[in-house]
Amino acid sequence: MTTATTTAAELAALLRPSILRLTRVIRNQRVDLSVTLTQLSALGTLNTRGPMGAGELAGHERVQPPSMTKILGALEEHGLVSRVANPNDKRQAIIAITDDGIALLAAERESRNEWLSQRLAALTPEERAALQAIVPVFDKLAQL
Amino acid sequence: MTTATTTAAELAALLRPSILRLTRVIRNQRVDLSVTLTQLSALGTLNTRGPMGAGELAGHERVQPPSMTKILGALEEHGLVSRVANPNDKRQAIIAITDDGIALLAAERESRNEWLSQRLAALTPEERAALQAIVPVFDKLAQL
DNA sequence: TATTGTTATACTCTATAACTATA
DNA sequence: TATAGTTATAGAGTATAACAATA
Repeated sequence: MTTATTTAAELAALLRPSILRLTRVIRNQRVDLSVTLTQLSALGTLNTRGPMGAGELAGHERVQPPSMTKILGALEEHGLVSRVANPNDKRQAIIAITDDGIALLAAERESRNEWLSQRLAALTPEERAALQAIVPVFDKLAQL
Repeated sequence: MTTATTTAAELAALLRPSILRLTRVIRNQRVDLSVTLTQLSALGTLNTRGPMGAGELAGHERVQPPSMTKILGALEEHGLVSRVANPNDKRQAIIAITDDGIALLAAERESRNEWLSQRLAALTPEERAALQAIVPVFDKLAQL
């Protein structure tokens, strides 16, 4: 048991580089070059949480609104999302994933996730369980 | 127990956006604007693993050699690392952390990690234990 | 006036390709 | 020729500041 001896500061110092390096490796696994990891993440959120405004989506993805403008522009260009004018508020358009977007997400699970899935499959059941358990903790940490 | 029902592909699809969002949040917590998160990570590796060549450090950090050139240029400019010519191989310089670099890392643990440390301190002991357990799993995953 | 989103701009991060110097 | 590293270039990722349109 080394748990008790690790302070929050020490854990932070360990965790940050570790996450940084893994993110680099994941980002480089680009099978389909048409959609970037950042765009894919936003698309996935639209799929999971349903249609919403650009600002709300930016909040979920933890990016600033101008960044989301750029992400959505790329997704719309590829026909993966559509904007429907909100009749109640003309400033806002409601953004929804399209059928093509849904199809792309499904294809991603088979092709683009392949690398990570293979790595995950090579882990022990305990390690996979640890990864699964970490997702809600990360989401809690990312809550500003 | 939902562990058994989650496939590797589903776990991958959950994990990637989660890591991505947390990285965004961490990256934005820049108290000391002189050194970036990327540079700090490389500096920490030099501190932990000792002096080494640029290529080897790039391998540890999972970046390509040209990226490391840039990172090291910034660190050297701030006097945080020094290069000593390798007498056995004039192509290579051995890079080591300086006293200033060590001091900066120490200061970081108190100031720049503060945000993350506070978040970590707000977690339950179980959640912190989960984070600590995840570091080696991430490192294993990042092994190409 | 406050809010939603965009445009303009700039900096960080990172890669690939081409190159230099040494082995 | 092979290796270690750098330079040149470019694209992805993201932010802040300023703006436009609407509420």
